[in-house]
Amino acid sequence: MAQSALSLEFPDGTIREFDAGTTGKDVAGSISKSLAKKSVAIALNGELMDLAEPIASSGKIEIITRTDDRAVELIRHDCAHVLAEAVQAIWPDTKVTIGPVIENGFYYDFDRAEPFTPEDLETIEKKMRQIIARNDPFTKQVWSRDDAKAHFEKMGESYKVELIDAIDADQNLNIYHQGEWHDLCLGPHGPSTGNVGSAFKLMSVAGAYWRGDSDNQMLSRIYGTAWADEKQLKNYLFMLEEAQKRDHRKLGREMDLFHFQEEGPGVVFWHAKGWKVFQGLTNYMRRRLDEHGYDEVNAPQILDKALWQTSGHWDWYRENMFTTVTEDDRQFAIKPMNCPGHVQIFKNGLRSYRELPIKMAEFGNVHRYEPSGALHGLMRVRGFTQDDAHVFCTSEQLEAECLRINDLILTTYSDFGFGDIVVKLSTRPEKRVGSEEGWDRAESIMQKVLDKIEADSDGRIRTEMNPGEGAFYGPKFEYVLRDAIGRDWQCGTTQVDFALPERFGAFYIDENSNKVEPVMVHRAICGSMERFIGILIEHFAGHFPLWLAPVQAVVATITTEAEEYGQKVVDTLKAAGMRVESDFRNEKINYKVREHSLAKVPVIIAIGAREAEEGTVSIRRLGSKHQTNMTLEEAVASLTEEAIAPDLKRKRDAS
RNA sequence: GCUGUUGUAGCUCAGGGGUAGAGCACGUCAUUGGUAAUGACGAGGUCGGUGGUUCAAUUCCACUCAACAGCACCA
Repeated sequence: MAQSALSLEFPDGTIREFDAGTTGKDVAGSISKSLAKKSVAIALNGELMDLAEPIASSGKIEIITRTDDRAVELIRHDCAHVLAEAVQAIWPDTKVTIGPVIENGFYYDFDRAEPFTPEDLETIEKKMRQIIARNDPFTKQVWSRDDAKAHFEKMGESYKVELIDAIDADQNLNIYHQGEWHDLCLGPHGPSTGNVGSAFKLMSVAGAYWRGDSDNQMLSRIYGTAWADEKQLKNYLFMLEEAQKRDHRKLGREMDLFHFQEEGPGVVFWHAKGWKVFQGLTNYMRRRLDEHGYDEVNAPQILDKALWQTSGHWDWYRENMFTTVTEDDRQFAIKPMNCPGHVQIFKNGLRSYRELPIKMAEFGNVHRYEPSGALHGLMRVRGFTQDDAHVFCTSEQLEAECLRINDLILTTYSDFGFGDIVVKLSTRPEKRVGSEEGWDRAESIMQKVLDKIEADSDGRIRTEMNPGEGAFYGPKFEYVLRDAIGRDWQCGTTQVDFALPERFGAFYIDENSNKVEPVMVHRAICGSMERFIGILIEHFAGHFPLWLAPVQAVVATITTEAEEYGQKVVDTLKAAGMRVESDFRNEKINYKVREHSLAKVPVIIAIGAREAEEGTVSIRRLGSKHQTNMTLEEAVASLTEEAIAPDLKRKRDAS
């Protein structure tokens, strides 16, 4: 151990010397008494450390107070320990496992014969508040691995023993104490249980597998949220309420877009209005595909088992496939993916290198037998439509094609108002087909493309690696977008496939008359049209932009006298290409406005005697309490302009 | 698939061993009313499904299906 003095650099640039063995608390105290009181931890070279820990090396130091963004991590971690103590105080035979910090809070997994009930949460919270009020300091002891193991064995904490077993033999372990209670823990922690404060709440109980493995025992997990102050907690709870309000399943019902029912778990009944949105989205995508040189095809839903054996799906994906046996004992599978079908189209006839790249697109209706617990509204279904395409190209063309696809994906997302994108590269999984050389080649090209995507984005696109998460036939890019309330959704994907063309014996004739295997790139932009619409519903909270809205305007009469003119308004708007409905019912205008506002119709056009006489319309926009009056001609002009899809607008403005 | 919870009218929900109730929505009539609910009357379910216990079950029990939350899986 170095006995020399510590040299610590403060955020303002000043450097000061301290004796060896100085703790964070000492450093804070050397600045001011009040800082020593307010501090909860320090960060040494950016890494959080306990206040009471002797500072081991020189470096950049920051004193972390409760208001620091990083302090909330400690609060959550402290809170998880307080939760664990509370649970063991109430139910002493409960075993503890782990309790990490997560986004917005923390959880702790327990092994207990009886599951926790929502009422239990209240009891636990009460106990937690007592522990916090006790304000015991968190003190760290370093134990040898053997001592720790023996200790937890004696206590019967078998999960802790298992955790210790997984730690390197020569490593010492931290034991954090709070009063009588203690836990094996990496740390760091705040100064005392009082540091948790009062801005926390236990949220829910759920089952979770020990160590995240479905072969392991199911534990009882308690989720909690914790914040630096009450205001932050309140904001967070408010956000959750907001998210609930825009739940696409709720809006789908209220807006009459789609429904599900018991007989069809995971398959969508699209209602007329929902289908309009679906078609609006499909039409948009068709135009974009056309722009980018794709040809749309359509391959069969049901194909012989033999084909799926060749593709490898029968071996790797069978548990997810719907299969059927006919009277004559032939076994078929409903397609879970479109690629084998597209390879058949590629193979039909002899292909020349002159034709490449061939870009084959399909709005492919696929079915996958997803685990029942995975189903979630439109976000996870068993029958869905992929905006799928396969690019058959030479390996020389691969990089350029990936970049071209990237361009199409990013412009599509921005047309829907998604700007915050992460591109992840997933590499070879354990369960895979194809040679190691093939994987090496594919991954190195993908890595190069990924770097280029990031470099060309002016820092707008973030990139990440996802080791072992690739498809069984090749590495892939995953495009993750962030919606209006900050949730992430994986939508687009670009997957390089060196395996499938080989399996099906697909080839083209190169310039030397040789047979050459093409590279196949699978790609999707929306991923699933169903899911993408679900995301759009939540992103827009049901307030679709005019070009996507299933009903763009409702013409509502105030009195029956205005009906004739109202019909003229409807006809005029329809003739101009608008999706308009009329509401000439014998109801008050207030009633009509309320009803169509709840149905999230973007434009309500009220027609009374005055408008009929003047040839005007009174327009009320969704979300606004005001009306604007204008002539019918003006209304048609401004609404049709607004209703132009972004890609068409772009094309028009470019010419 | 796993753990837990739920399943009563189109929707939101109350009730409870002796064959069900509210509000909204729906229908009829009256009302012609300027921007988020006009009034009156009426119709509507057999309490997710199957089996069991019981004189009797929608209510208790078992199984099953579906949904919800989380986990695992994933577009």
